[in-house]
Amino acid sequence: MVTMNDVARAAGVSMMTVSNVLNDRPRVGKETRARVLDVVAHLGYEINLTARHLRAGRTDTVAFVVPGFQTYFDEIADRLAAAFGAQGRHLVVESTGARPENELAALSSVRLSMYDGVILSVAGLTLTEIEGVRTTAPLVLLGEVEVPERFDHVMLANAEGAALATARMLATGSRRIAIAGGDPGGPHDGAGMAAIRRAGWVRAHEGAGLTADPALVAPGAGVGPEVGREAVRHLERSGVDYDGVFAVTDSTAVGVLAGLAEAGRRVPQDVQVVGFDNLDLAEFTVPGLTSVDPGRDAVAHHAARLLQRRIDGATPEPEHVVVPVRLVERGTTRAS
Amino acid sequence: MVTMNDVARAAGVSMMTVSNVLNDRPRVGKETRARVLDVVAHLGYEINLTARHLRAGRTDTVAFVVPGFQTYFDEIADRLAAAFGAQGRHLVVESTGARPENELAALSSVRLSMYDGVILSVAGLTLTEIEGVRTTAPLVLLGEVEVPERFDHVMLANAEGAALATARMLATGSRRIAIAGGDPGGPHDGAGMAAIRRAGWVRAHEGAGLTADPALVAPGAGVGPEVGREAVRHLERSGVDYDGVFAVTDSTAVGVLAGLAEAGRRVPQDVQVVGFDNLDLAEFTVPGLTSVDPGRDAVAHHAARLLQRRIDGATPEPEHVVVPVRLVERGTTRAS
DNA sequence: CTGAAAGCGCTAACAG
DNA sequence: CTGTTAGCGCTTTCAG
Repeated sequence: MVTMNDVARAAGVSMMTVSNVLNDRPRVGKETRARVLDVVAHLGYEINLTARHLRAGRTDTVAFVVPGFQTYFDEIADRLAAAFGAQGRHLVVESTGARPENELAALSSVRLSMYDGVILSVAGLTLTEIEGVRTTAPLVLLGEVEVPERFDHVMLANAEGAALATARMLATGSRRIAIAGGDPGGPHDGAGMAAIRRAGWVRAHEGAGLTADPALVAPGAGVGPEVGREAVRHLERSGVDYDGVFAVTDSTAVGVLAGLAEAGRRVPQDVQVVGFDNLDLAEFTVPGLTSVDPGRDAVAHHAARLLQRRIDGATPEPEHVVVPVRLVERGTTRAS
Repeated sequence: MVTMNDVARAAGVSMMTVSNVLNDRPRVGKETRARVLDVVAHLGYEINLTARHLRAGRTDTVAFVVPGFQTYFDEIADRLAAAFGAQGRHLVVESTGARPENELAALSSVRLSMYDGVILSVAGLTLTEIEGVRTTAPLVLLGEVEVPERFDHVMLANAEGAALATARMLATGSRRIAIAGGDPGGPHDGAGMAAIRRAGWVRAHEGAGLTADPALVAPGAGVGPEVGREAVRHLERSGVDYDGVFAVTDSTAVGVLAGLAEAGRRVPQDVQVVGFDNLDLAEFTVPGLTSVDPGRDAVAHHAARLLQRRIDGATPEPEHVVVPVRLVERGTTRAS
């Protein structure tokens, strides 16, 4: 490995001069600079970032830790990358594989010191587990679960969104609205998030003077398409009457649509469907998926802003941002 | 910030002992160990990875650099994370935003020194641009473009897959098979990959004694769903006759299905459709998407293996792996 | 079983 | 405009 020292020696200058050249600092003579660059190219020198990081005390890199690399997070990640890129910082994405122990590891430990800051998307941790975390590193939590007061936190208006979705279907004639995805079968399969969204589903019924029927909560842990399809299959098998489905995520909704097609139910004539996330994909399902838009731009914006102020060294009051949602209407709901 | 020195002082031992305790090295007394751990907990000490990295000369972290965080790459990333995790290494994912200059930056420069190795998914770079790269860091290239001999490279059997897809539709009666996605309108929008797949489309026609009609190459750069939908809209507007569509990626295919629904074409009765990638999503479109499966497990396996041997310090002959593909038949093609 | 010294590669601060 | 000094926080020698 060729070091800065090697370059300095070969160019007949001091290391400092090499450093100054490489960092585009002004006070270096033209010829010296040229000679140094020449030697750099010749020797194939590449700066050792690790050393620079140690010296500088920062890495100019922030991490976005997600439960998995799948959809929804990718659309947040792109926005975060843009936000941090604009500040001259790099974004890296790490996955916990949805394993709570990895989420904890991302929090409590060591790896924080590799980054100037971390945005952790909490999926599997409980409040108590997070309580135990003692870290002073810049950290912002993302996600639809309760977190301790002392952390910065960005979450969605989950219950409101779910209520919005449900109310929309009630308004256009559905009376038996099932809910698919995130059943608390497994502890870390979006169960926390789904519970809040289920509360919104209940609330919307109440708001309309109706009662949500527990028989319409389809079983199945997780929030992927397979859960949505299984939910519909379950409804069909059980013979229960239903004329609407609220899917706790768009990903689930895609499976719901597949299941309904399989069962020969027409959407939206026989069954209306609403998802949550408004993924790019929602525009391309057949029919287009009506979905709750979580304001990803706002989520990314707030996460980046909150992390930034911690990195800047401030120790402000923790902020808990709830990003408002809105309903985007497409073809899986009937005209109102 | 509390350092190892602080811990040592507070525990009345040397730094070395603290280090030994923290690294679970054997030759430390039971009581000493307990005392040290106690102080560590008390002071909230966390090891500084940057310093360890500098000292150790490695970071136990590898990077997967992708054009964007979207689908397909996420499904590779999950597999890579598993493969490297099993070796006690971390995987981080970085996005270039599909900008060639960022791909180059990922290659040539600095950032390589942050990682023990890099897997770069090449999307926008030309052969000449890659030729210019001089790096000795462990590096594996992924992607459907030509790369210099001297790099390890994993790619798919693109032309074969495209031919397979096309031949399948020809075998079940399609005679006018359009191709959607990756038109060389923009230089860095999957154009290289699409060109190879288009060659497979041509070859399949020849194999059947037919000629691919250039009028059936739908315009539109990129490989996302919007391109697929626009492709169908273009075909419809142009009034050209078609009874099959090969979409260069599944993502494109999703848009094609949306476009066909919009145009009132029945799939697969009026128009057959085949995609490429066999995304998890392919099972959940309506109807289910017939798709070329690129053997993602194999891709991830080879990429990890090739990188591993470079990290291990070997300088073996560069390997160029072509991963075989197979066709997964679902509802967008007719029974054969 | 524990400690002291040396240095990984770089840069901030200060001289010259 | 260029060089010297010192040290970021840790771990690998090698002594005790």
